[in-house]
Amino acid sequence: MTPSRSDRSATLLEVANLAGVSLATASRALNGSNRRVGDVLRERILEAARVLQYEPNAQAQAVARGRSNVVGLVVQDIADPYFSSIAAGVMNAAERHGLLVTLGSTMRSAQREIDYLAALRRQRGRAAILAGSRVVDPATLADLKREVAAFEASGGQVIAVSQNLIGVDTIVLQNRAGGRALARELVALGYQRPAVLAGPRGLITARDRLHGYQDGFAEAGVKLSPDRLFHGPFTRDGGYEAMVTLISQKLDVDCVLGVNDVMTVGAMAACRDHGLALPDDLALAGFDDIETLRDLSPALTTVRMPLELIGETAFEFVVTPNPRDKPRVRRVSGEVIIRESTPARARSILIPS
Amino acid sequence: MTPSRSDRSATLLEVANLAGVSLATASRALNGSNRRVGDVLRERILEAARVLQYEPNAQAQAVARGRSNVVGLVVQDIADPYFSSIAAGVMNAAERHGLLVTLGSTMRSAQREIDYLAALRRQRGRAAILAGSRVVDPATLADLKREVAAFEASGGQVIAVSQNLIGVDTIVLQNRAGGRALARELVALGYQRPAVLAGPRGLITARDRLHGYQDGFAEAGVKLSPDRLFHGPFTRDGGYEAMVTLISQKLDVDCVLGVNDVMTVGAMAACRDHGLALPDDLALAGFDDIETLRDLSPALTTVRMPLELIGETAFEFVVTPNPRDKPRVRRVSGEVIIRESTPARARSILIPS
DNA sequence: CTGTTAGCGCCTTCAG
DNA sequence: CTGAAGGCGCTAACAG
Repeated sequence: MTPSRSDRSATLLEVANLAGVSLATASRALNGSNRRVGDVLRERILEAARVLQYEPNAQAQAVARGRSNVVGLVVQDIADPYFSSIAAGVMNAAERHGLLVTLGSTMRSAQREIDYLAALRRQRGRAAILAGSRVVDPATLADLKREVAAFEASGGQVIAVSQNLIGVDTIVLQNRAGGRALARELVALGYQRPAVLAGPRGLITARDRLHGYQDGFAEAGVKLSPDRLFHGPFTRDGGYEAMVTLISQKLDVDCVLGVNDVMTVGAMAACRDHGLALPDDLALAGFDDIETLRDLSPALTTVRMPLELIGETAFEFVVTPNPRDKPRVRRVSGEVIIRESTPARARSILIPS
Repeated sequence: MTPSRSDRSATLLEVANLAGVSLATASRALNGSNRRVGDVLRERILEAARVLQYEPNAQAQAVARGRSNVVGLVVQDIADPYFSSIAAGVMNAAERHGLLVTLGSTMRSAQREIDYLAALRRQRGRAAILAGSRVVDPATLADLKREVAAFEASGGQVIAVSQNLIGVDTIVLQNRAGGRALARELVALGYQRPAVLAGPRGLITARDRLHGYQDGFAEAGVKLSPDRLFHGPFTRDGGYEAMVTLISQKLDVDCVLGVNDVMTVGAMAACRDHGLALPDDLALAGFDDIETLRDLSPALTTVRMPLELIGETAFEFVVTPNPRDKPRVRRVSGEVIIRESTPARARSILIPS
């Protein structure tokens, strides 16, 4: 290789000089504008750019143009398949539109979400996609709203995935409706004594799904008393621990619903470790339909959320101008998938006294 | 909220004016330099910045300073838990060092990897981490090398995860050694008639693991003939299909080794669909020890690769200057984990004829 | 310690 | 269709 001038790439001016044209002409030829350039010159310029391996400096372009081409995606934990699936959808759409995505993984810290949004504001990012559930704590919600406002004031767009709480374009996941549908299906299959691994108290997604379960069971006339709710982290280990607690209480339970698949998998492990045969001794259901978990045995009954599609849809908001000035809302609902983990039970006929 | 001047954020000059100081002083006070600013003025400046919700324009800083703070991470598929775990490690380290990470998901297209590297060069990214296996095709490898050279010439650093093929700092995964160790363990457990779900022919990671299996079995005196290798995509469905083919050939097989966990999970599903009882009828082993798959039943024997650590280590190369001018290499090895999917077998005593 | 003044690389009127 | 010139927001000598 020819020893190129170290540590810096060719500049537009160098290209222009090599091609024997002015800076402006080179700019027009290389980095589109609505102006045209004569064929002869353009060829010369393109050739010069090729020779010098010229790539426009996107940062400088952004400074001159006043806006950048980066979109930020903020998730809670990129290693969690829920978020990595959403991320995959976002990446697909971004690729199609030629935009760059910068990733933030907050590890479930609301403060980090805010910090990351500020970092994105420094980058003058054109949009930020906030995936992952809001937290109920009003103080942090207010902080978030403040940073969101600043980000928007700086010319950026904010898109939320989950709940419509901060007044921005939102993909609303119909968690409660999905939970309700699942509960009703389980009752239809003959289950009468449910318990729930309810996740963290402060997490709205978890709360909504729980409320959905409660709705569904109530409507079907099945009791789900508060002592049958087991709170804990929204993770595999959280599910394991919650299940251990549940088992230790020796409640009369015929099915356990996790508020997500990952927790439910932890619960399955706990059941096995305690000698419970699945699904004979106990039925289990999750929420999300995580792809990596579809080959579990017994296969998990769950509520399928179209995660990749959700990511793509969120991104579409970035590239679709909002005609009205009101935030847009798109609702996405889940679909109950009955699998082996919740076989039909002989229904105990309860005779009213 | 006060209606801020629409669509743009405060500028350093505005902060300086509000504080009644010069541009340079404001710059020094807000965006560290080695120079100091008097306490009185600094307080005034900080206050002005707070009032205006000032965030420095990182793009402009990058242009002025000549280098940016973004690091690119290129993976094959962010939805694949293998890559999302590596990404999690990268994100952790990046967070600690205050750098931004932009993500590229190539969907296993070598061309997209090159395109993404070019995009990163436009951003004047300080480094690019190329996770995921190289492909054996020499033409695309040459293209990649060319873009890597251009990226480095532009002042960026390239780090590869997997194989040391393009002459850059590399985290080398000891896939072959891991495969060899797994094969030997299986023989020690009594397995004598292996088959392999070998993944794509062109993928070096898959090939190395396969070679490791072959080494290990050969050393232990167990034959693994070519008709016992089943190629196909590196995915869950690829594993399923390969397993179906294997079953249809009615070979005499006592254990099947996938070249990664995800494929092996597909194989487990295929076994169940064909009425094979696991692990009694057949033993199965994978590679990677994907966290989300640790609760499968039967639990999968595999080679644990420390994926998050790998991501963090790759990132450490970004922030650790290289003293010598030779590319650095750090080897990471896997650890065989024996679980239920490969129980010890009564060893058939073969009497040499 | 503070202010003045060139740039950084590029875009975009404004003249020709 | 082409070129000259000013400006984007910020940093970094260079003077006081």
